[in-house]
Amino acid sequence: MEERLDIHNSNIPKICRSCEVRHRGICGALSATELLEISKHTRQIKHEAGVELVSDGEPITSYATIMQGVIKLSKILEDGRQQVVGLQFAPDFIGRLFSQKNNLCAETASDVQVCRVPKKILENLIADNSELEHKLLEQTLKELDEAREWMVTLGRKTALEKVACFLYLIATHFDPAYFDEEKKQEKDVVFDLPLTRADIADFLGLTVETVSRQFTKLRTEKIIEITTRRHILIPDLNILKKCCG
Amino acid sequence: MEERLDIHNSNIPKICRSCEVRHRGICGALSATELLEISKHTRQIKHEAGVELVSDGEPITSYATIMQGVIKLSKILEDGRQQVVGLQFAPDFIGRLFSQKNNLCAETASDVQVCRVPKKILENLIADNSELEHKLLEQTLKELDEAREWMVTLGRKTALEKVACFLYLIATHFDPAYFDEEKKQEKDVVFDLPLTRADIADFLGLTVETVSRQFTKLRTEKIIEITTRRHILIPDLNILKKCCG
DNA sequence: CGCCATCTTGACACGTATCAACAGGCGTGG
DNA sequence: CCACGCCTGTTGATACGTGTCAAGATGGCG
Repeated sequence: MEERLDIHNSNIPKICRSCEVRHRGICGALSATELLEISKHTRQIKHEAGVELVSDGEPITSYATIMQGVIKLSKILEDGRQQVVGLQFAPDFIGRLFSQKNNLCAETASDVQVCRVPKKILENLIADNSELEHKLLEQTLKELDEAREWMVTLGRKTALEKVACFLYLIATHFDPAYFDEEKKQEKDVVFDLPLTRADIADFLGLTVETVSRQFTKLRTEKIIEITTRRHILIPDLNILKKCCG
Repeated sequence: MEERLDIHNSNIPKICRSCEVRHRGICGALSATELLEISKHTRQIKHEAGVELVSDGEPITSYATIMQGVIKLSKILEDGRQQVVGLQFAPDFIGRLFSQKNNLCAETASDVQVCRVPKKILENLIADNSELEHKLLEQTLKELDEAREWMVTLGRKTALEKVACFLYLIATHFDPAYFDEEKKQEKDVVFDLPLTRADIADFLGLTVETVSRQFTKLRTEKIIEITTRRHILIPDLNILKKCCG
């Protein structure tokens, strides 16, 4: 693989230069030339919370990278029961590769900014660039790990443990500070929940009422503080972690 | 990609010629030359049911392809709660790619035959052969789809629906006849369960007692017949499917 | 034949779902 | 500016499904 040429910023397309996740997402596998080529076809789009980006069963026309925000992936049974099967954060890749149609539904959970690329364009690029395919394999493996980890939570944990797991998940994924340094100690963790209670319930395989009760229980036990409904403060992440079972 | 040369069987390593899953598994991406090279390092091994092939937390030294049988992937919490997070059939690939250690436990559910290859050997081959990496990406995507499908079952289905889903899964994966033709009609489906009731319970996030009760319920409703404990007959797969929720 | 693991069945307990009422926040419109 | 309705979230009473504990039944195997 040749030199990435990132030092010469002039070689990087203007639209990509302002992208904060360019190196961490799949575009990190692209050379300046490839970036230039692909950037002719990409569109950066902002969506507000609650927008359905892809629908279950619909044909796939494009893929995307999350630049900012949280996207929830869910499946719905005919009778209306819903299960959230994944949460994706920047700089995750969105879309079922190499498939004609979606087998799940993707909805913005918060305000979101994505960078869309047409299906064929990306697939052609993958065929030519094995580093890109490798990066996509790595992300897919990571998602599989996460899905299996969550299966344990869904199948074997109590309602309280599920809610604690969820808060722990959000706390460690949402605050950028907790990515780099493993020293996630000392100071309070504060964040806004990107999901409604209903979404959380669908993620945990519970009802809203049960989720609400577990929030209350965690609050009365001083493990979390709830300022407004969505705003959460966690005094000690390790104590919360112990609740995860 | 050059001609595969499969017509000249003499070019295929002896050990691979008798392998029934060679074309369907990852080896289908290998040329005769590559097969010859890799076959110097592979070992075909038979294991009986109940053997732990890889342990959670242990270093990975090799990958494998399932030639025959069923392998269950599971995770265990400190307090002993267990969740089966996947079932793998021939010709699935076994092992967490590109990771130093396992994050789950793999155990033979039935008698199993696998073809092992040292970690480094396969990883070098992947680096040189993008078709191989593509095939592994496809399998990983398939596993991710299955994991997410199962999350719906774990999170949102009743005990009866879970057991019906499980039986449907086994029925459609175990009988080779139901792979090729989508016309899975007319005749009875018969098979031996590759898992104990305890394994099934761990797969479904239930207890053995509940699993047993749902089996009884399905039997009294004539949806399944249980000859011996493990031997199952399904008169009409579509009726069973309707029980899956 | 008898032991042992596996599976089934029953009685009861407990956790979560369900149904219902209510509180708080927020935008709309008078 | 306040009244109103709506949406989200909380809390309570009760119902129901699944877990737990215990006892038996079944089948494999020495």
